[in-house]
Amino acid sequence: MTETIELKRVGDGNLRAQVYQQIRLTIQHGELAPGQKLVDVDIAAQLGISRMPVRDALMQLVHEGYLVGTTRGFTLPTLTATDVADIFEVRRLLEPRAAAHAARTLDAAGLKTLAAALREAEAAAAAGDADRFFQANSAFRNCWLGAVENERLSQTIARFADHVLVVRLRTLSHQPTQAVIVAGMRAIYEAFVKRDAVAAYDRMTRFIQNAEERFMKLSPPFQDSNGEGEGMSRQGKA
Amino acid sequence: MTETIELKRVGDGNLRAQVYQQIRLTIQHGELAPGQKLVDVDIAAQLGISRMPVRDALMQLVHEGYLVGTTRGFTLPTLTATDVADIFEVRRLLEPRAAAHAARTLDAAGLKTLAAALREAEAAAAAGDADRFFQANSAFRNCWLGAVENERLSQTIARFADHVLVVRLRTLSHQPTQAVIVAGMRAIYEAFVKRDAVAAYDRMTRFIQNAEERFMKLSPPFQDSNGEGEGMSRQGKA
DNA sequence: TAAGTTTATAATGTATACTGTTTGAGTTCG
DNA sequence: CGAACTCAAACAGTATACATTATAAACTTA
Repeated sequence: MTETIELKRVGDGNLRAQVYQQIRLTIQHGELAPGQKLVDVDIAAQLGISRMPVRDALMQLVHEGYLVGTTRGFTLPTLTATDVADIFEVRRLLEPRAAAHAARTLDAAGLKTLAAALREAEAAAAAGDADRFFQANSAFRNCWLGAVENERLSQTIARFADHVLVVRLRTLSHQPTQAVIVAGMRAIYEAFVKRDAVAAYDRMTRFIQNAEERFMKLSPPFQDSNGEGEGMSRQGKA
Repeated sequence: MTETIELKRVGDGNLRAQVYQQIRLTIQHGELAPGQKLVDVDIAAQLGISRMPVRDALMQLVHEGYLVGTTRGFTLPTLTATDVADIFEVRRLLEPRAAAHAARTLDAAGLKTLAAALREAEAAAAAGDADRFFQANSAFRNCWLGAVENERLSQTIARFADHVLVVRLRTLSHQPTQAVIVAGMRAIYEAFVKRDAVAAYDRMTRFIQNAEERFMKLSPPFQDSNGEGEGMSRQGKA
């Protein structure tokens, strides 16, 4: 058991930051089984370092909502329908405004990156490649979010988006949903190209609404046909 | 030399949580000099525990934006004008909606608490007691925020509000500002009493705008690039 | 005297060891 | 056959010791 997730140190600064980055990327890429537990001593042994930096990184991820810390190892949170609704409410409040910012501040290079991500998403949707679609989606979002000059705004958005992203990989394999999302991305992209902040605001609003609607309709944990018997355990909040 | 801040352990759970709570309260109460540095080993010695729980608490506070961690001790962040503007932008997006929520969900006990905090704020303003005014303000905010059923929303708001609160103690000694704030609190309170979500939304919007305006106008460190230069700042009273 | 360089120190970063608590399996008793 | 108790393993919490690094002070030199 315990197929150890592959982790390698990325050259940034101190060990804690490296480990944090690695684990977060692992989570964002969906390379972590829902019930899998992350144990500091195991990860430390795999990386050839001590427990402490790993423990620090795990606790930071807990504070940011990426993980939950139980008495028996760290693991992914299982979001309830209420959790997802709460997250989407915050996103609805923040992302349209941020998109309006990006419409003003995106430069040519950013627009080019967005165009590439959009094409990639379309190609992935056409090919039915959910994982590739997922990646293109993240690239698109990270790009325009990076152009937002209010760092606290963009970081808050990124965090909340990541939280639902954890569970989202499964819903993104639904092809009609992919079509809806691609259409929304294109609409937003065109608003960016025109530097139309109002259009960006409105289209992002619609985009989030659509995303939430699709999400709630398709998410397996909430109307589960899969006999995993997971239940709706409310885990650590705070 | 550096007068050590008084810290005592509060009986919650593990040591890290206790220390975290204590330091956060110390920050929120403004009992921390702007340049004062928090050193884990000192606090640990004062509490009679080891470095690690203190270090964990300090790092958590850094992750949440309450502190900044340098290589030479943890200290309060010095917010630039841009920082403050960014924080207020996020608050403008979140708090009106949260107030609308609270207008629906506040119960009689909550309204009573709000009324008491409001009276306290008025009394403090009349007496010119900035510290008491500050406390009443926090009590008011914590009360209605506690009624918001979206935990992530309320926690995000609380965090960002705390960030500017750190610097705000100075501006709150300005009596005309106190009058403006009290008027805003009363307007919001009345919307809560009437359970009028729309009015709560609108009045909270105005309240935040006023708060930001006053904040930027009065804060000494920020008079850099933004040449305001209008004659409405009645600074002569005090 | 002022600027640049060195050194000392104070603080965090990291490692290892120990403790306490929870969990789950195995066993015994009803 | 099932429920409760015991015990051992596993993992987070805490403590102490060592390493590293950046800052500030001291010192040298032009």
